Amino acid sequence: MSELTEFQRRVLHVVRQIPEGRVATYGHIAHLAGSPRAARAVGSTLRNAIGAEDVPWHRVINAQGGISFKGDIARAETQRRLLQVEGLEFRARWTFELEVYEWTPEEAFWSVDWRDDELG
DNA sequence: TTGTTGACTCCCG
DNA sequence: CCGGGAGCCAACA
Repeated sequence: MSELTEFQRRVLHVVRQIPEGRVATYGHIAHLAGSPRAARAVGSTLRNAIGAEDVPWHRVINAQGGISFKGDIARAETQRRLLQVEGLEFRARWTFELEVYEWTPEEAFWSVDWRDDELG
């Protein structure tokens, strides 16, 4: 059994709330976990979380709207496949329209998409 | 225990 | 638009 830090527990808690077919950036997760500058640590936390069934690690991507990987292309391929299965359409091999799929917990407070009416 | 590295991001030149 | 550096928190040697 491994010990998790407060930060890591918060990260996993937030990630578990990302809905299917939606994504959130490392930076956003870090922010929600209480350490806005710790985007990097979010990555290492998720790395250790691969395999944990209740943690949708693949729904966390970089600020440019793409899949991050250094060397481990196998993991990246898996992540891309999982996202595609959830309905996400890529515009390039590793990138997609972040504005279309990005999720923010704030929206959970709204049962409908109010933005269309708002802008008229 | 200390130093380095990493699924990152933001800020400057 | 691109490259460098700082900031953050863990993992690892």
